[in-house]
This record gives sequence, C-alpha cells and structure tokens, in this order.
Amino acid sequence: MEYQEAKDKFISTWGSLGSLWGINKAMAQIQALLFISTKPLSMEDIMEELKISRGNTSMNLRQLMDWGIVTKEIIPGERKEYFTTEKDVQELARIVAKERSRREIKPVIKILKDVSSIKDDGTEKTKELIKQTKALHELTDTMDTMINKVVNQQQKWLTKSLLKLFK
Amino acid sequence: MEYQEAKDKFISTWGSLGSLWGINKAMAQIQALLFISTKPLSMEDIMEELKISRGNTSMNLRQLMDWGIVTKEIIPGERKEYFTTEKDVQELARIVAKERSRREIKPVIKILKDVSSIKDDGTEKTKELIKQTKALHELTDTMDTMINKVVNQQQKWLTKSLLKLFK
DNA sequence: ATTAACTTTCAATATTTTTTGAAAGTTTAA
DNA sequence: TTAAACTTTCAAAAAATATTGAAAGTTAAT
Repeated sequence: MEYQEAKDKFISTWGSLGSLWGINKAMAQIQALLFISTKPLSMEDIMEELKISRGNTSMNLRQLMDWGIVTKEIIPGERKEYFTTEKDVQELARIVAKERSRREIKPVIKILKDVSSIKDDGTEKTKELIKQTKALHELTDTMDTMINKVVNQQQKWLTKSLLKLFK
Repeated sequence: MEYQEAKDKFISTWGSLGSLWGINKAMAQIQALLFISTKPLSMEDIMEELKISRGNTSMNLRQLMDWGIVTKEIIPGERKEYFTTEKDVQELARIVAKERSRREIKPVIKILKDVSSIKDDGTEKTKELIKQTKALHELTDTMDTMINKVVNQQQKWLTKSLLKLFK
C-alpha cells in the first residue's frame, strides 16, 4: 500500500468512526488529517485535501476547537490561520471521554436519578420503573466514573496494570 | 413526578441516548419500554405506547433480536408474539459492549493495523502516518481488549452464580 | 383447503442532519 | 481609510436516515 492510499484509507475510516465518539464525519476527517500532518494546515489546505466547502471547514474547525482537540496556530508573517490537533493519543482519549461525559452522560445520569426517585405508590409498574431505572442509574454512574478515572489518572500505568491483571 | 411522566421521560431520554450505544431512536425506545414493563408486550402494545407504525416496530424488534437484547416470548394459547428484553443491566452492558466491538471496533483496528504497516519510504510524512496510526492502533486495541476481558470476567462470574443456583 | 390473525417487506414519504456558497463580517497592511 | 485577504454566518439545497402503510407473506385453527 502506497502512502496516498494509506492516508485516504485512514482519513475515511476515522471519519466514519466519528459516530463512535459522538462527532460528525467532516469533523472527524479534519481531525484525522491534522493528526497525521507534519505541519499546521490552513483552511485552504483542509478544504482542498478533503474536498469540502469553506463554510463546512470553518464550522467544523470551530467545533473541534470547542472540544479542545484542535488549536489555532499563528504563524508569524502569515495572514492565514493555521490549525493543529493534539498529537498524543492518550491526551486525545482523555479529552474525548471528558467531553462526552459532560455533554451526554452526566445529563442522562441526572434524569435517571430523578426518574428513579419518584414516589413509590405501591403499584407493581411503579416498583418496576423505580427498580430498573435505579439499576441503570447505578451502572451508568459507575461506568462514567470508571472511564474518567482510567483516562484521567496516570493513564499509562493504569492501562498497563489492568491489562496484566486480565491477561 | 407521576408515574406516567417519569415513564415518558425515561423512554425519551433513553431513546435519544441510543446514539451513544450505536442504535437508532425507535430501537432504543422499544428497548426502554420493554425494560420497565412488568410483562411481555405484543407488537400492538408497543405500537400504541410509542405511537409508531407496525413496520417500524417490526423492523426495530428484529434488530433488537439480532443484537441479542430482545427475545420473542411465546405465550401458550396466544396467537400474537410477545417480546421481552434482558432485564439485568450488567448482562445488557456485556451484550452491547461485545456487539459494538464486533461490528465497529474490530474492523477499524484491522484497518489501523494495515495502514500503520505500510513500508517506510523514509519521507517525513510517511514516518508521521506510521507513527500516529500505530499509536491509535495500540490505544484502540488496548481499549477493546480491556472491554472484552471485563466482559469475560463478568461472564465467569455469571456462570458461577448460575452454577450455585443449580447445586 | 380456506380463512382469519398476525408479521414482514419495501417503495414511497417524511424527517433530520450535513453541506454548500455567497453575502456579511473582521483584520491587517499600506 | 481603503482595500485586499481572510473567516464566519446562515438560508437554501443535498444527502442521509428513519418512518409509514399497504400488499405480500406466514401461521394456525377450523
């Protein structure tokens, strides 16, 4: 496999995987492109490489910056803005986990808590609703806490140790 | 909060969370409805509760069965088919993790492996592509392995509990 | 073998999400 | 201050995805 083929394959695969970590295709592809680039890229560069419009590029770069995954790079003497992404995969995982937790998981946990806290009126269906949403609340909360602990704290050490434990 | 309000809130929240575990809204809502139901439900029941069409219900039930989350229940003397979902949240988590790994993560890991294995032609850009996709491959593979091992542990634990029951 | 009860399929339709492109906005150099 | 270089915004268009409903298919009872 040639460089260009491998690059295209990586970008399109990573793009379609976007849904797995909660972002859209263009956003994921821009990140992928920056991730394997040896230097910061301009909006023009990105538009051309991915064959997407200026507006699309601008909006998705903003979102990536909101996520904290991409940063604007000012190159002295240059008028254009340049962009880079976080290059360390562990740090990337940390950011993604944290943002997803904040944006999606935490709000759901709150609702599960509210729903599981309704007054028990003694009926079977109410008992079931309380029981099941409580179980879901506990599971979701545990998972969320675990994931954040794993990615936040001394990641490398934890990952290695956990792997050994399970081998 | 009344039972009905809590129930509706749970179903719509769980439905919109579907994207988090890779299924569509109707599918997630059907599962949510079954999850808090005290008895198996027929297609008619589901259509009526969620206000969705027969076709939609049928297709999404099939998908839930493909995932292994929902099972058909035959009620003696009844012509209709009835459906139930796995009620244990741990088992549910296990199934979802396993299916997502199989459907989405494993194929990506393979591509990352292929891409990171291209021949190093000595250029800076090729070196960067190899380095970065290799890092991503390792991270993804580690995460996937961890999840699978956790799942196996859970299964072992489950098996043990079941064995105890039959002793 | 016929019919009634029920489920599945799938082309058409509706909805949601993404993308475009051009006008409006901003910044910097002269 | 003007104008060129660049970025953002957002209404409209396109693309992707989900939903409908009715015809076709299946099953079970008589």
